[in-house]
Parts: sequence; structure tokens; C-alpha cells
Amino acid sequence: MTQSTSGSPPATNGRGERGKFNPVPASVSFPEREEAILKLWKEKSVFERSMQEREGGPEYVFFEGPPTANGRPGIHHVLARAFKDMFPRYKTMQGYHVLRKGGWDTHGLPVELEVEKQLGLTGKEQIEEYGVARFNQMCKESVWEYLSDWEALTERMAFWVSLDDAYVTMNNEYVQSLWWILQQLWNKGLLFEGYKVVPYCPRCGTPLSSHELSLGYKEGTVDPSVYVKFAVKDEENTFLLAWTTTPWTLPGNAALAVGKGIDYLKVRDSSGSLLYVAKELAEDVLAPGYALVDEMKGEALIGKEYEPLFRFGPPVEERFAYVIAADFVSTDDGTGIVHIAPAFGADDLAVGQTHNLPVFHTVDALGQFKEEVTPWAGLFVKDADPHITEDLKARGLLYKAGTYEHTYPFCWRCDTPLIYWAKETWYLRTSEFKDRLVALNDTINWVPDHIRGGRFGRWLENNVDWALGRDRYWATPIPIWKSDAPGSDYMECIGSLAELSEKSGQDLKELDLHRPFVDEITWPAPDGGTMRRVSELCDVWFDSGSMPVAQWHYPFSNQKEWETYQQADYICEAIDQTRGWFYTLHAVSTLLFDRPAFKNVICLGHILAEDGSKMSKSRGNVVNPWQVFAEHGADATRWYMYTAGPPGNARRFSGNLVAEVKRRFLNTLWNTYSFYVVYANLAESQEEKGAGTHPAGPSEEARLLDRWLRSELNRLTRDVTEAYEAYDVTAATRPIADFVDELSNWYVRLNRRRFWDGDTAALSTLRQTLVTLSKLLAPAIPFMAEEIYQNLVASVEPGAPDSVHLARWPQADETAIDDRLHADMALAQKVTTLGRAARESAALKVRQPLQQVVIRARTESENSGLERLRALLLSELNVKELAFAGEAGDLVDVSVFPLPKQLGQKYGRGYPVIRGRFAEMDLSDLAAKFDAGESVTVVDGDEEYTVEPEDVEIRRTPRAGLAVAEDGGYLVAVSTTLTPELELEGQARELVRRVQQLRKDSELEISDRINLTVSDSPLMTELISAHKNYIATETLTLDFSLTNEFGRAFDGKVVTFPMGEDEVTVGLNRVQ
RNA sequence: GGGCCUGUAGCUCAGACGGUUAGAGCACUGUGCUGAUAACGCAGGGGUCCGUGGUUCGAGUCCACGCAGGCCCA
Repeated sequence: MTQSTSGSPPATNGRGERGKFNPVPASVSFPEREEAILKLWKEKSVFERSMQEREGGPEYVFFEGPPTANGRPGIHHVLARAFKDMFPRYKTMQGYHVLRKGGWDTHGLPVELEVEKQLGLTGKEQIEEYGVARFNQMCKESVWEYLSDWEALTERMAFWVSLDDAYVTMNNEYVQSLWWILQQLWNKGLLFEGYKVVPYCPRCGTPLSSHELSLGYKEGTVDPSVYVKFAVKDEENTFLLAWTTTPWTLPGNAALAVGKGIDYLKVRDSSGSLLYVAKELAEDVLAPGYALVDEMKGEALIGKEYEPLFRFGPPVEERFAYVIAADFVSTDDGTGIVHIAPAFGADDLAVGQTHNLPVFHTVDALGQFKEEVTPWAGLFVKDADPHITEDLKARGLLYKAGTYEHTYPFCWRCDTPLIYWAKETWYLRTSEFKDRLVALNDTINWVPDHIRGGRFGRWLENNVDWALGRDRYWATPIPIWKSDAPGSDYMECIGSLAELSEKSGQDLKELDLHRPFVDEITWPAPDGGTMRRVSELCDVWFDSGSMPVAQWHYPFSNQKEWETYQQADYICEAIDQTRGWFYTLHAVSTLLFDRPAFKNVICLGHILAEDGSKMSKSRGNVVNPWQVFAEHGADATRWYMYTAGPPGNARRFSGNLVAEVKRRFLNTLWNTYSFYVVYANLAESQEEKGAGTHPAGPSEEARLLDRWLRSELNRLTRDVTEAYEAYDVTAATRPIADFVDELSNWYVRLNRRRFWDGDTAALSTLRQTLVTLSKLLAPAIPFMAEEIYQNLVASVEPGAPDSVHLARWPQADETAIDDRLHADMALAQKVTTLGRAARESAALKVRQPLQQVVIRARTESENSGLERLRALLLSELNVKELAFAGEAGDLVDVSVFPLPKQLGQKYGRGYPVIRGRFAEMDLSDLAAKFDAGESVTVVDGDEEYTVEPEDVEIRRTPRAGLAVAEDGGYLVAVSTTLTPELELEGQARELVRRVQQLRKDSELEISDRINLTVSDSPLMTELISAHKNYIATETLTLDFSLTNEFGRAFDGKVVTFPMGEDEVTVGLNRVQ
């Protein structure tokens, strides 16, 4: 790194200014600057080069979780994209090659719904009528509805991703890769047909999506409520009592479920029957007059067999009609004994699968009982309810019947009550891989950590087979062809277009791999039938979960790319993707390749409105990202996202919150940068004029400050780098804000004089700091980082990379990190704070010099640390002498504080005893003993506690003539006695401040020289004769005069103010 | 109903290992400093660390049970 202000080549910025660096206005519109940077990046193809220039370097693999472009991008997308963008930038700066391939999710129900709305269609029948080919064509176009919004937003916020090169899930290449994957899974025997319980409209003949389901709930729906007696085998006249609101599901009964830990009663009712029922519900359910016979836990009921209510259809092999345990059994309603019909409830089916219960599928696709249900065959199930109840009653199996009011779903289209109904569909047998899914997950670095074993881990442990099939139109067709010969179950799974061409004997290179075209392809089956594709499409989550393979059209092309990019180092999405993309990526990768698809993942919390409520269109509290960018800029928005809280937490968002980080952080950084440029340019022009006033070199004090800043900068570099390596975004950003605050309000403030003097060491230290900061900030706030880098590096260093984003990440110099200096300076800041507070308590302005400050630190070593910062403390506190409490003799009171940590650990319950005993002792004697290195023993009954000097803290409190402030064991006192000399010096400072203000108000340039005229009085005469030099230097005064005639000669550059008893007037003239 | 997360000042958030008086920023009030900074310093008001039990000499921190909010699932 070169020196900034001297010895380096002349300015090459070509911007025509006299100064070396492009002048930087103190106030700035960040959005405007950002637009300019965007232009620069485009002109210099910086994004493309950030990939090209790293080719051949180690690979860092990023996967883009594809958004869908048929909705407008919102602020939550900005959140995700900000976090996605950060690590590729960081790794690029570290020399990695990071390919940033974009992606678009283009299939699925939301697209279809949008098109249905456009076309005014409601439901599948109308879509079929309209024509699937035309419908899907519309879908294909609708997918890009908001593409330009997405592109613009992506660019504006500086999310660097190649959209030209993006994978698109609906493209033939992509679909073909999916087919290949499905065939792999088929060959492993992992695709199978099974039941899935879905909300189903029997009139429309179609399952409803969860979205459609939510449209049709009705409160106050009245359904039957029947309590049914299931006769227990081998226990005479004994029944299990179960409750249902859907009597039509009773012919499908396969088991009864109880809760293991729930208490049950066996009672004898008035008719003499014995009944099992949950204890908690017995009173609600049973008619009065029953007698308790026995009491037991649910566990005791497990395995009991009962007589099935009905026997329809052919006999089955599986065991059924017995009591099982299920977690979902509750005592909120019913009887605590739950009727299980695997064909008609999702829970029922799941629990049925774990117990291998048969599925009695008694209802057809029209919602009517099948033929084998002889008494009610062909009857719509809801209409059959009363008949079934009647039948049970006749057979003495009905305990009681009534009605029940609850919220129940209806078809949003035709208002038919929905039934939950098992439908045959294609499954992926993921549950067989449960152990691998869990084991591989354990190797993934999750941020936040708890997701691994928590939400995601639990989800994997409870893995059920993935229901892959969908009965829709716009998605990847499942490539399974089935023979239509009666009774045939001959099937083939097709893995490529070539294979399909071969089977069908047609050249299908141009075939659109969607419905209806794929469905038109048939060929003769070996068993005499015709091979026809099964009707279903693939869950769109399978699309995105397959992107590691399909984005490369593997295995049909890009073998090499696939090998390089098959596993991601990093992905990032919001928390809702645990069951979405995170899962599907993991599942596909585990089943196909037995390895995780990603190594590191940041799982983001959601965005909430400013008041913590949900952000939603209906509440009208949605924040438009464009507006925030226009007002505050993308950097400010990004910085807020990174620093607002841990990434996994939900975060509140509003323009106001962004405005605050802009003001606090970005403005401070900008002003420091602007300050540097002003003074660097000033020093440069002074030098050119030969008017340089460079002092001999920085003082020792100044050197210490420079060393301190370098130490802090290297510490920051180390910490930030470590944080990035750990994917800890808050730790990679928040410390930078703290550092910038220290830089601006400590280093720069303390060194203002040096900058004014053109001190090369100070300018160089500040420049190096800003340059390093620009690099440390580049992944987070790419615009401002670039701005600073362009001006301070690119424009003046001929060989430097063209952009901060092409530059190398800074290396921390461990040898420059000085922990002792770090601690000493922190202590000096603490002492300064306390000193000011002490002044405040005695109403002594900082401008008034004081004679002495007395400091009590905790240790000797702290004292010596402060000692070497003596000059700094003297000037910060504006005092003449520095003393430490030990030296201050009888100015102090002494107290001894027993330290709880040490003594508590040593003596436990003895600590409060010691504390109490000390309070009763003479503290100055005690302190003297400890000071002499002796230990003190406290006796309490049989116990003896020895207290060593290191177990206590000795506090000395100054008194008399001192103003004091104390905090955390530190105490600072200032003398409050003013001598005439001190007072006069204070007045000199007051005069200087007034003159400076007058200079400012008179709009003088910083370097203008003046002649100063002061009202004539004994005080002023004395003041000027005593402090002439000081006043002249501070205010750039060449000549002083005294008068009481302030006519118009000063052109308004006059001010009058009180000073002590006097009134003082000053006027100034600029020297031409 | 289940799982996971969150709960600290009016707001946004820090608070390794349990340990001295629970902190910062914003906002408010007062005041000081200032020729980079609509900035900064100091002081003040403002706290049931969500609640209740427990462990411990000592709990914001550990444990249990609740409550409230968020998300996912049913």
C-alpha cells in the first residue's frame, strides 16, 4: 500500500481538480451516488469480471433458490437477496471463483390460478374445455409477468446473479433432467403408488389445494354426532365407546385409537352394559346413573380386539379391529377413543401405515358408496349418514346420537361439503432413507444452529413418504407410462426424450415436455394394451429440489459443470423453506447421491412491519423496496438487514429504521471519508504552493494514537474475517459500525490538529484505514465501499484493481494487534467520560482548564497504562496535572470490597459472612493489611475463611475540594479550585471559540487569515498579552488591535458576548 | 393440537463460563463541546429482565411448568 499524501505518483484521476482526490461534498445523496456506481460497474463489466478474473481459483459454490417471477418482488426478497449476495462477494475477494447462476421457478398452482383468473375460468372442467394446450401456453407466458421488476430490483440492490444464464424450471432441458432423476429413483424402486388423503369435492371430482380449501370454511356447520359402541371380543357385554361426526366413515373403520397416558374408566351403565371411556370425558358423555367398575391407563387397552361394525368386501390379510395408541388422541372432545378410518383421514392413514392396517376404501370418486357396501351402494355418503345411524341403533350399537356444530370446509366453487378421501397417487419412498437424511443433516452448518436439530431435524425424524403427484396442468409430467390392458399393472418410467422417441417410434426432439403433448405419446404395451402416461404431474417442489442436477441439464450435457457445481458451499432462504426448498434439496440429494446438497445455510427469519405485526397486503403495511431505495439507498437498506438482529430472528422493517442506520453509520463513514479527502487535498495543495507547515514529525503521543488505530483496524479485520468464515453476519457487520464510530469520534477528533497541519502519518493512517474499511465493507454495502475505493485507490494507484469487488480481502496483521494498548485506550475513554461527569457535577465547563485530575483505577498496571496516555488525558479533560489515588495521600477515603466471584467460588456460603464481617471492621486498617500483601482471616463459628489481597478490591475515594464521578470500580476526581491564571486561560479559550464561530458565520474559508480587533478593556489587554500566541494560532490571526469603535468597518463581522463581569466585542477582517 | 423460535427501558437490540451497581443506540429533558460530521460528549427520567416454582452462598443467565407473539405442521 502506498503512502497517501507524498511521494506517490501525481493524481491520475483525470477529473481536472487541483486536489489529488475527487472532492467529496460533506452532504450527499446516497441513492444518486449508487446510481453512478451502477453505471461504473456496467461500463467496466465488473460483475462479469468478478467471475472471469477468478477462473482457475478454488471454487466456492452458491445455489440460487429460484423465486417465481409471476409475483412482484417485495422487501422480503430484498432481505434474502442481501444475504445471498454477501458471501459470494466475500469469497470472490478471497480469490475464489464464485459462479452466480440465477434461477426461476416457473411451474405450479399459483401460475395456474393467475391464468384462471385472467381467463375467468373456475375449475378444472372449464380448463379442460378451454383446452390444456392453450391454457399451458398462457401459463408459460404469465410466468414472466414481473420479470422486468425482478431484474431491475436485483440490479438496483446490487445482488450479483447471472439472470441471462439462469436455469428455468419449465424449459425442456430442465424437465428432461427431472425425468432422468425420476427414472433413477424408479430404478431404485423408490417410486410407488399409494393412498393420500386429500380434501376432495365429490361433485367436481377433484382434490382441493390447501389454498382452495382455505376459501371454503363455514362456521356453524351442523353435522351428526354419534357415539358408537364397539363390542370387545371375549369380554361379554363390554364396549369401547367412540365418537364421530361422519358416520359414513364407519364402514371404513380399521382400528380404535387411545392415548397411552390418558386415564380411562370402565363403567356399568343403567342398561347393564360395560363401557370404556376416557375418565375426563365420562361425565360429559355418559347418561347419569353409571357405576365405576375399573380405572386404567390407555396403555392397558392397547391390543384389545373388537367386533368390526360391518363386514363388506373381500376378507383382508392384515390384522385390524383392535386398539392402538396414537399421539393425536385428546380429551378435548369425543370419548378419548378415536375411530380410525385410514381411507378418510390423514392422521388415520398415517397411523394406519405405521400399524400396517388395511385401507377399506368404501367410497368412489363421486362420493358414493361402492357396490360392496351393499345396503347403501350408490348413495352419496352424506345422505347415507342417517341410514347408518339407524342401522347401528337397530343392532344396539348406538350409545346416543345428536348433532354437532363446527367449522367445516366446503367446495369454494360449488358449495358441496368436502370429504377427506384417500386418493391414489405417486409417492417417493423417502422414509426408507430417514436415517441417512438425519445423519447427513448433522454434517450441515446451519445458521442459526438450532434449526439442524430443531425444526429441520425434527421434520426429518418424522419423515413420511413424499407425495409427489398432482392432478393439475402446469408442471413437470411424471414420466411413467402404464399399459391400459384390463387388469394390467405393466409400467415403464422414461428417463429422456431419446428413450421416449425410441419407445414411440417417433422423432420427438421438438416435443414440448408438458401436457397435453406428452400425454399424446403412446405405444403398444407388451401385454396387448396401449402404453399411456399416468395422468399426474410432479410436485413443483421437486423441480427446485432437483436444481443442482437440472440447472445443468445433466446428464445430457455439461458433465464438467455438474462435477464442479454439484454441491453448494452456501445457500440462503427464509425459514419457511425448511419444509420447502431446504428439504427437497436435501431429500433429492440424499436419495440420489447419499450426500448433502449444501454445506452451509443461513435460514432467515421473516420481515415484520414496524409495529411487529405481519406485513400483508390486506393490512396495507407493505413496504415498497423501491421507495426505500429511492429515499435511503440500497446500502442503507442492506446494512439494516444485516445489523438489525440475528439473521434467524424475525425483523421489523420500515423506512424509519433504515433512516436511522443511514444517519448513524453511513453518514458517519461518509463524513470521515469526506474529512480525509478535504485535508489530504489541502495538504497536497499546500505542498504544491511550497507553503507546507509539516512539523518535524508526529509526537510520541500521536504515534501511539496511530498505533492504536492500526491495532484496532487489524483486530477488526481479524474479527470480521472470522465472522464471515463462521457465516455470522451480525458479527461481520456490527463491529464495523462500532469501529467507524471510534474512528470518527475518537481518532479523528483527537487528531484534528495533525490533519490541519498536514501530518503525513495521520493522513496516511486514516487513508489506510478507509481503504481497508472499504474492503471489509464491500460484501455488505457494495456501493459506498466502491465509492471510497474508487477515489482513494483506483484513481491514484495505477496497478490497482478496477473495483473494490475485484480487489483482495485484507489480511489481518496479528503483530499489529496490541491488546495492552487496546485496553489502555478503552480505559482512557472510560476515565475521560468519568472526568467529564465529574466536571458536570461541579458545573465546570470543559473549556475551563483545571489544575488536577485524580484517578483511581483498579490495578497498578492500569495506572501505568493511563500514565503513557497522560498527554491525551490532560487535553481531553483540560487539566494541568494527572495524579493517581495512591499518590493523593489523605485526599481519599478507603473502602474494601470483597469480590464475589473469587470468594464465592472459594467459600460458597461463606461469602455473605465475609462480606458482613468486613462491613463491621475498620476499613483503613484492613486496606493497609491488604496493601502490605497480607491476608486476613475471618472466623465464623467453626469455619475459617482466609481472604487474600487478590480477593478484594480496595477503593479509594477522593474528598474535599474535588468533584468526583465513579463507575464500576473506577473513580475520577477533578480539583475544583480556580486560580486567576486558570480563569484567564479559560477566558482565552472562550475568546477563541467566539472568534471561530464568527469566522464560520462570516463564511470564511478554513485557511483564510484575519486581523482581529477586540474591545479595549483591562481584561482584554491582559488576555491578549498572556495568550497572544495561542489565540493567533487557533484563529489564524496575523494582527491584533484594541478599540471601542466598531463602526461599519467590519462589514457585520462583529460579535458581542459576556465574559465574566465584562462584555466583550470582537470584529475581524479577512486578510486578502 | 404438535414442533421450533422469540420475550431485557417507550422503540431497536447487547448481555462468553451463573458473580461487583443489568447495558448501548434511538426518542425525550437539561447541559456542554465543536472550523469534518443534521455529528459528538455529559447528566437526568425511564426496568416486575414475560410469569410462577426450583437448583445455588448468589439466577436476566441453569431446570420445570405456564403466558404472550412469530413461523411451520395438523
